[in-house]
Amino acid sequence: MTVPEKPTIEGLEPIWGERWESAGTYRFDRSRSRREIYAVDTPPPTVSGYIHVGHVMSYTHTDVIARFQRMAGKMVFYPMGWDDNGLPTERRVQNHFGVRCDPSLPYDRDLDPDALERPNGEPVAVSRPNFVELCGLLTAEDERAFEELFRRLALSVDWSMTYATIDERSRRASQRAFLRLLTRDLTYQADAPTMWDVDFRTAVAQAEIEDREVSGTYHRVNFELEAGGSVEIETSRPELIPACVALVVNPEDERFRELVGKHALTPLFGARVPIVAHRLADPEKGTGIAMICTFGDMTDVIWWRDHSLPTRVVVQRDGTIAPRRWGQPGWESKDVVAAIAAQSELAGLSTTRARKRIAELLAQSGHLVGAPTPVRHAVKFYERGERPLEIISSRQWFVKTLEFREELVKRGRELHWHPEHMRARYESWVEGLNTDWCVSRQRFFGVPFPVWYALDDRGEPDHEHPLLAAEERLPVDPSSDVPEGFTAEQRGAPGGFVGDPDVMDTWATSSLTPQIAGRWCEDDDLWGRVFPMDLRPQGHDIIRTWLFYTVLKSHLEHDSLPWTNAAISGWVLDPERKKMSKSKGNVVTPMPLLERYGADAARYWAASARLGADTAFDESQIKVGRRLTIKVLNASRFALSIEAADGVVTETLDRSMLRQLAETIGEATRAFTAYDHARALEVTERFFWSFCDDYLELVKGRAYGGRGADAAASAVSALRAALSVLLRMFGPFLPYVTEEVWSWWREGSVHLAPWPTEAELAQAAAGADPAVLDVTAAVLGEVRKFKALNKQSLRARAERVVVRDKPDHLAILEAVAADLREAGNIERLETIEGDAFAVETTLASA
RNA sequence: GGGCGCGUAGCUCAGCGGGAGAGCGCUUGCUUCACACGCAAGAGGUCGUAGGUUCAAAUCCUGCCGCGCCCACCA
Repeated sequence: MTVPEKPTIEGLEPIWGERWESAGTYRFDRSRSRREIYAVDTPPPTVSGYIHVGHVMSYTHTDVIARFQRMAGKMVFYPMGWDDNGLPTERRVQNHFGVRCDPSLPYDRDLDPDALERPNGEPVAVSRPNFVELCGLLTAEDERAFEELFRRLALSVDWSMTYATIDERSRRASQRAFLRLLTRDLTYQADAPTMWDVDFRTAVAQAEIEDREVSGTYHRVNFELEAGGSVEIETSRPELIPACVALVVNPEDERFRELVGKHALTPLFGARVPIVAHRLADPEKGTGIAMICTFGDMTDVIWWRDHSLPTRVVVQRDGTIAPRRWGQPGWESKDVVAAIAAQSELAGLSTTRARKRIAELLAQSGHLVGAPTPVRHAVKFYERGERPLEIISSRQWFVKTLEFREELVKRGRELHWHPEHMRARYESWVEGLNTDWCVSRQRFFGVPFPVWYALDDRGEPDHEHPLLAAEERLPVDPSSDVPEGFTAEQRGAPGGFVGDPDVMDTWATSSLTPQIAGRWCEDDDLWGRVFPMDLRPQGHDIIRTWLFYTVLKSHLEHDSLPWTNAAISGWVLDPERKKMSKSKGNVVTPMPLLERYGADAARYWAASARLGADTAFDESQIKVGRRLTIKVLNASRFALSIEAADGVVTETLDRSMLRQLAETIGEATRAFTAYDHARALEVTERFFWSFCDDYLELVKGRAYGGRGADAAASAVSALRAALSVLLRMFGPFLPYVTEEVWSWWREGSVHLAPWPTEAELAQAAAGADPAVLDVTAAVLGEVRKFKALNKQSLRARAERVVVRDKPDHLAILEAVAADLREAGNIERLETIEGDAFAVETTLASA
């Protein structure tokens, strides 16, 4: 045993970080059976995003659970992944290298990003595979920053199993999953109205949409009826009047009943539109009669579909108003000249500018009723977008989702949620789904669809019969690879082929993290041992995306849940309880905190937060963690530095302490088993402080030999038994300091030691009374209080202490009198029977 | 509009049917031989609010107020 003179927590982290790595402490041993394995579906962090304290919290939660399971006897499968897909990376690469992606270009094997010619500073067009390579260069740096943090935090992951969502295996898994869904008709292609971001110029899915409150303007507009007379509608989007294809009223609405089936004329454009009835029309809103445009919102799409209305699109993919097409088929007007004139006024304008312009035109023509009124209303945005979403018809890939809603709700009920109430979010999301999952994106950095389309004689693609890549060829990039039976020269030529230009939604890949990490279809042996996994840890903000899509994919592909437990961490809010965000400038970065207080201290703070609970960031809690860490070090030094032979635990006080400890083990184990790590920490910590403040003080003198060798041996044995247990109980929370202390006197890693059980203390603690320690500590406390109130040192000698208490308590004091007198420096200890507990202390005169 | 969660000491949070708690902060002491990155003591709360159930309610039920979030609507 080698116990340092002045133990310190400084410098422990690099030492143990390296030893764990070289010893393979957290290596996954795949020879273990499924029942012995605990598999974690680790969240791959978005590496191009910023690192904040929230990462420390949620990843610590996962690690604490993993470490408990490992000590409890499970072989933990705990890989790390990096999510490098997505728009943020794409944007950074464009700016950093001065390039733009052109999927029609062939791959350039010799592209040197540093030697690109950029005449006039224009971005250089590169092929998709080249663009993806450049993304890889940048994300590699980001990954290093995260890995540095996670290693410092002592996440007990097996770093040899790390994956990235853009790496070859992930692309292969994504494409394989897609092809398998396609052959089972669970994914399909459709030319349909979809939510569309006009800045990113891509379709987006329902899950990526958020509402934002913005300013708008209501315009009351007059529509002339074909049969004479007119009706008024109210709209916040008058620029869509040229896209109006019908008016709609509620079938129950008496006011408009006789209008149904008649026709109206759109103002300025003179298009003849029917008045239809639909239950979704709300008599309470606006004037009770609304215009149906192609397309203003998702309700328009429903009306349009249910009434088989024509399509008249005026908003283009870049968000501007389309040029005039009046007079052409589908664009009939009572007054084509006027319609063309009006359209010319709007063509090319953004929707916001077109809105202002058409309001002027409506006012001039007398169709605007009253003045436009400003309102605040919620509008749908792409979560990363800056302008409201439009609904645009385009060809997209969809995964069937709507028809599985009930089954997916059932899956959600099979899953063990921690905390339980997070299931409600999942259910309300699933029940509110209104479209299938749009998985195609008109972007570049991502996993391409492994399909091509044959071109007919006129060079038109045949979307009905895509040419699929064979699974053995995956991953493929259809912009560079050639479908079977064709040659590279036939790309784009009539009778030849084209590749699908789109990439998949990043969630299409992320939803396969169990399959990627478990090497689905690539390593059947591993897959059989880890799937379905045991744990999905994640934040509540991505229940509707990551969690939902993973459940969906697993349900469709494997007819099972992907995991049995979901542990949902809360958010770390700023001290004002606001969400941390880069734009608010209130983001707390974790590395400086780790450097100041140590990783164990930061982990202590993180683990103190319960699952699902949002926590306001409070640096003082990390300081508490640092105190605890140092305390563990010093208390351990004390327990181990006493030169006394081990012996048998015989003393009442020692046995009482061990009995309390045994109960603490039970509580902590139950808490951990119920995924309540915060409680496990709390009970362990509570015991530990009382162990230090009361028990250590009480046995100090005896341990030093004040009452002979046997009494000392009892104390020393009890101290060491308790220390062994406490180090293991703190192990999941404070991996560095516990490992350090463990190394002073034990072989191997504390993190591979068995989780303590009540049974291992059974012999020493059998029949012991847990109350002994409390009764004794209460008396000691009273004596200390008396000294403190008299401004004396706690070591000050007490001439006489009289305890009044119930007979059973006095019997306890009798048994521990020697320890108590030593700890309190008490000359004479006397007892009197009485109902009310009281202690009378007489100090020695100075 | 529907749903979920939360409102307990100045702060961060436990407790969830029978004593109102912890840590931080504050005040006052103590150089005690593991630790001054320490130890001890003290002050501090009508447990959001109004009812109800109960012998007993911070804890269960109902209404209301406030905060946060999720979903839906958004003419």
